[in-house]
Amino acid sequence: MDVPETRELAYFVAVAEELHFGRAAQRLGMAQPPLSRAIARLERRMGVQLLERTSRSVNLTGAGQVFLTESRKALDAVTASVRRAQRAGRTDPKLTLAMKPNGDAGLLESILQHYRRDPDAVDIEVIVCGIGEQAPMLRDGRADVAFLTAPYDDLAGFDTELLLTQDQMAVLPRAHRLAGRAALTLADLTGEQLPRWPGDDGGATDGRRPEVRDISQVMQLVALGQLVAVLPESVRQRAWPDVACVPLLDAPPTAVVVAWPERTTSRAVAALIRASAEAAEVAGAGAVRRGEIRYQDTLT
Amino acid sequence: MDVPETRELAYFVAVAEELHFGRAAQRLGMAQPPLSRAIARLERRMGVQLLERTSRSVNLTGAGQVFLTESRKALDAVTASVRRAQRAGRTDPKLTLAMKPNGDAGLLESILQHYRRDPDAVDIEVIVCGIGEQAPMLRDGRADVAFLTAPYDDLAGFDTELLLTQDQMAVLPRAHRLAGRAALTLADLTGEQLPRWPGDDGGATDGRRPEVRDISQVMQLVALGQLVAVLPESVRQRAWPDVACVPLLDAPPTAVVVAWPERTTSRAVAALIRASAEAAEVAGAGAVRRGEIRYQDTLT
DNA sequence: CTCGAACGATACCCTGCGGGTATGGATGTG
DNA sequence: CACATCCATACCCGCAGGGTATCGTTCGAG
Repeated sequence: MDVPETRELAYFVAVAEELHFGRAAQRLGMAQPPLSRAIARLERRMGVQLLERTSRSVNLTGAGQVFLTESRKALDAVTASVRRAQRAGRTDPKLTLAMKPNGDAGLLESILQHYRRDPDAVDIEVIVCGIGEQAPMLRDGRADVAFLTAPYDDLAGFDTELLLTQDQMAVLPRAHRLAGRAALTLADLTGEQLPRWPGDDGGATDGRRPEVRDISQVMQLVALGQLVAVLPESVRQRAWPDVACVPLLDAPPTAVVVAWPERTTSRAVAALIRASAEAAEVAGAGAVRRGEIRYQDTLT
Repeated sequence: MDVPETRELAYFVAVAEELHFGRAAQRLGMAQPPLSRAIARLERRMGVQLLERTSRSVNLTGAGQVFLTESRKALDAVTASVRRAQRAGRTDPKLTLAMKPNGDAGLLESILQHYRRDPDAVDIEVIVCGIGEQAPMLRDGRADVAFLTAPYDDLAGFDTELLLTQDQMAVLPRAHRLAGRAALTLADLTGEQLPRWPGDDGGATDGRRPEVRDISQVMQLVALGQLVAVLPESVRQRAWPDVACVPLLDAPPTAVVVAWPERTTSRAVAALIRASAEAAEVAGAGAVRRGEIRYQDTLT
């Protein structure tokens, strides 16, 4: 079939997310009837039913579900194409690097020093965004490079270079029954209240875990005894007075990686990767260790 | 800016590939003036100049070059979204597997046997395509899974599972000065005429290496003394009478991997990956060895 | 059981965008 | 210098895409 226009994809995504033609139309700034028609036409041309409609409700079919995720990917790719071209067209070439607070694990300064020595280096603009925001920024072209954290961030679609790994620890209220232990395992934490990070849908079964957006929120909630958290060792320095940090023996190590869109052929990006690897090499002799890590299992 | 429509991306790709508005318009089945206008409008909305035009020639700007590769990716993503949704909408669920001739390294039979035992298994349609065609088929959704060969195929954008690795050997005319050696290194082959495979642009400097599309073409050319090739060991069984196969000591091993679009969440695909891994495990005890391999360096 | 509200689909209209033809202007070539 | 080539501009038209009005169905309140 002839490919759908991006407008049609955006329409479908809106409807699929709202599961309501009226609200979706409102969100898109248009009236409901043309939206209904557009979706119907899209389905007819694709030859697949994407939505189950009754006059009371709208639901995604199986095909609609895959088309939703695929459409999001495609729309990201389209907006990214524009952003990256715009970036490349600028007269003052600049790299945009996305990271969350402390997302560089202290390596940024050293990386930039190495970077500036490279002949391919250009100016770097560092954007400090919210936790879990880096990957989307890289996906839709708002950033050229990002520091991501495996296994929390979704690395699909990116090439990455490992910077360092850190073991994780449990962060507990000082009064917690486990706070005095010398070490814990993940099994010890079953049944405890864990936080929900942005991008984490909360799964199906768990009854509304408290949502957190940064480390200090976690510390606050832990200090109040409402939460137990699993965090990288380096957070120990920012632990609050009334919380205890206990090593976790079997938690998978966290990795900080530098990531960039795959198949990138920019010299400026390449130079930054080199600089990152060098900086990590130097730092790697110290407390943190570098090594192999399995980032994630995509399939369910 | 508002996102470009897929039609506009397709227009740009056509012009960027032809570097000629007239021919591009012809290819698109339209007249030249509306095409010119569409591109101009696209540039104006993006706020970036993509093409350098004189009244005699058209050339890509830097931004145009990145927009070309990004647009191709985006268009692939759009068509893939449709294909995958159509696939998911079929009443008889079916997996499409793309491979080149012998691209399974003899494992397919065993993989399918393992697969059929899995409760998530569905019918599998095997498409045997040309060499280098598997990755594009996976990218634009014509296939759900593929057997790819690292480091020849571009694995960017896919998740993969290693099936097996093979050492490579040199394939020479029997009369060649090196044909009698017990072993060779890559250095011994410098200056020799090597074939150009599909997808290989031929680089910049080399003077028109002969283009080949399959193994028998290579064998023919080698037998005629016009070529020297580097191929996986398993091809030895299909060597022609007048060619010699000599082990290469320092050639990187080839890997056969099973690949699928990243972030896939289909149980049917997951089952096939499991089956592949099991089949490879069983076979791995034999002649071929499994191991670590560095697939490719993306950055230049 | 009835009535009204909610919601998607249909009918109908109109504007503007995407495409067509004709032609202009610039530039390299015999 | 005339001509061919090739992209841009001018102008026109049809229809796709969007708007308003309304219908048909379904669910829930009473």
